[in-house]
Amino acid sequence: MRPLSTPSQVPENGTIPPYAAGLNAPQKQAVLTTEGPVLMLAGAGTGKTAALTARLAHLIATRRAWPSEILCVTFTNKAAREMRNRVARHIGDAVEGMPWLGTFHSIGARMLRRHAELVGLKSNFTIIDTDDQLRLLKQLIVGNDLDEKRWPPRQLAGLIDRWKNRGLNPADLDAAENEAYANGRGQEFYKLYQERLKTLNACDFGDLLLHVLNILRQHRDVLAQYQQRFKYILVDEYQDTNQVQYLWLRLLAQERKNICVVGDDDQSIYSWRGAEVANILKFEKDFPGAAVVKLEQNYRSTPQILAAASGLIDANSERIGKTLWTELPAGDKVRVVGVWDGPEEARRVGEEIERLEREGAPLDQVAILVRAQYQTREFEDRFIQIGLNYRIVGGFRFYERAEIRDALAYLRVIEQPADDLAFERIYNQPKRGLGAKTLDAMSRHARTTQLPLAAASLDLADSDELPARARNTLIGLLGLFVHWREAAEQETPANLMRMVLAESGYEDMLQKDRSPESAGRLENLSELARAMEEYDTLTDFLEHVSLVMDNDARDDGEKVTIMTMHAAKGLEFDNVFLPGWEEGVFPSQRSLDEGGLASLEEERRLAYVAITRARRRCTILHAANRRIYGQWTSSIPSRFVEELPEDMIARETSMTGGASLWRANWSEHDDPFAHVARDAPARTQTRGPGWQRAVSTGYDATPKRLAEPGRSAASFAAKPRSDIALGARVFHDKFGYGTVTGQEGNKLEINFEHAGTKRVIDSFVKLAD
DNA sequence: AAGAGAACTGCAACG
DNA sequence: CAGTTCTCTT
Repeated sequence: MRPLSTPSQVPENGTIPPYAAGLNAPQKQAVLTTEGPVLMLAGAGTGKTAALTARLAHLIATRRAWPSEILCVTFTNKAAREMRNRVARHIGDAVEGMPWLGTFHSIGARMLRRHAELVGLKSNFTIIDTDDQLRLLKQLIVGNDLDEKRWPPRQLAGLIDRWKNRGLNPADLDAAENEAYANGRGQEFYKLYQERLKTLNACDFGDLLLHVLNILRQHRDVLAQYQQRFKYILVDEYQDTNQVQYLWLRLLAQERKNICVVGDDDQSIYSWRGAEVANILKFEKDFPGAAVVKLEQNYRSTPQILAAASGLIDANSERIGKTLWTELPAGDKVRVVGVWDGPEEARRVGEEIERLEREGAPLDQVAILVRAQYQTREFEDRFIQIGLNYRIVGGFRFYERAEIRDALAYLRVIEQPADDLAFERIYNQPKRGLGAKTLDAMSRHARTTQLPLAAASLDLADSDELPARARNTLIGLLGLFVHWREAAEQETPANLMRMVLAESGYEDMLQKDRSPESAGRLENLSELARAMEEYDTLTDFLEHVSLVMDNDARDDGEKVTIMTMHAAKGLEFDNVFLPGWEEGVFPSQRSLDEGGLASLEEERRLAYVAITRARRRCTILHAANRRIYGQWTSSIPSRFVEELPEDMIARETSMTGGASLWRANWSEHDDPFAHVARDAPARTQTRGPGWQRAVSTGYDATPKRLAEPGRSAASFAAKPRSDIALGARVFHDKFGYGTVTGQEGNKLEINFEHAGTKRVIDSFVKLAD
């Protein structure tokens, strides 16, 4: 590891450019070492964003590169947004010219739109989300006679995700990978999925990176073009990069080697998402001669908080090793509070927050960071009771709400009639009386004609194959789409959206719905329309929504923040509460059961991240009893509590707090042990996922599908339709025997013996002889 | 086709 | 416990 600088790179004269003012020595180093690879190890709260943005400003201000010649990647939109704002503060509007500052995915999408045809897509491809992905996989699984119980779509989605994260295409899978799904059909299904996406002119999030990697690998000219363009590359949170991102960056940086990565191995908490700490650990091998800058001065937390966090992370073995220090004055010790049970924990935190409030602490400087989403519940209940303003971050993102996704599906179909997934989502939403049967007929016809679902439906509705009611409904719906598509030419996207919501009956449906959520849904939809005002074209908006739109906007007043530790990374608060530090909760049971030391160490890094969010005060809590998934469990304090340096913490417990506490418990809640006694025996008998799964797969082995009467339309389609001429006698499954009296494209007019004259689709009949 | 009740199943979450 | 999916019914 080459320590720091070559002297020539430090400014010779005394003039300090404004963007470098206030930076410490290592930060300046990170800013001024522009040429060659740079590894910036930035501990929590050490001002890495300041250094990064100053570096960007420096590159631009000194004319080393135009804004458009710098590639700057982050993981989240939030980080990208912040970076953009802060660079703008340094260099003003020039930042507008930074098209390549963004998340891995948005930059991937940008590149892919330019070169889509190289991977068999059109540049207006759709980006599907997890929901669509699962539905698509389910179709493939069911359509290929696999039991979706035994081989859940989720599992396949997980595998495909992991493969893509590792840069593996279907052809790259080895036997073991292939074996991982449906007894050696992993590769087959991965391939089917990719083919299906291609015909839908769509890709998933993983493809945004994998496709681009494939393009860079296979087309030297394209690679060269980007290597040429990107004079400097900056990567934030490098410890979170996965294999694809790593390979992608390595290719792009190969030529000029002006790559600066920033990260902290101690804050690597996303290995389950495919992130590889190894990437940051091996940076110096990948880029020999890399300058290594360590940012170790912390500007955020008190010495006590810092020491507690450092002491804890010391227990980890695989570290590069940094020693954080601070010049901030001493503060309170980290408090560790033991309580009786979950409700008391929430009560305790609530009281503490009310006290802070009385002392004048702003509520938006208070956060409760939990290990898992389910823990938020207890606090929510309590805070509602005592009337404390709170907000829960995470969980559902705005565009993941059903009503938003429905609305977007309408727009997607308008924008791209071939978007089958979108059409399938809304053809009967609001309820129009089109059900599984109609869908079945539509998709069969789509398959035989190779048409998109919506087009096939139109074709189908032009015949008598469907019952009159379904047929008319379908014609009406498709007519609406034609009308909207015309309207889209003139109307703004926002107006179009309002039009669609009104005319589709979607709004009516919600207005008639008397359930408590429906008002909120309508609210969300008008919010959506409002958000669309900023966009000139539907295309722009849809891209934005799938890649950029996130939740964390709304700053409506002072509120306590409740969120997961993962979501808190990169944030800071004066007062932080960390509840649930018990074995099995944190570290989580799963990390203890599987994953061994590596996953325990990741939990410890998470603890480190959590503690270092606190600026002034940090309170850790653990309860002796907790209800998890409706079951009371007694628990022991987390091992992480024991690992905190004793002289940095102050312990409190309410457990021996005398009769008053017990009374409080009894008066407000049932005896927790009563549940244990009541629940335990029943559970041990009924529960047993493994056993149940074994049973269910046992008798499901005989597929019901084979017994189904109707043969698939595909078997008819194989026959050439040139065999049918006027006067031919044919048989139709529904209408029986008849004589062909007219032919127009794939439609036949047939005079049936019992059903009269009907228009039917030729693939639905066979010749009678 | 749609609504009601039964059965199942849970980590974290970026885009 | 709770949210979701599945199955059964009308």
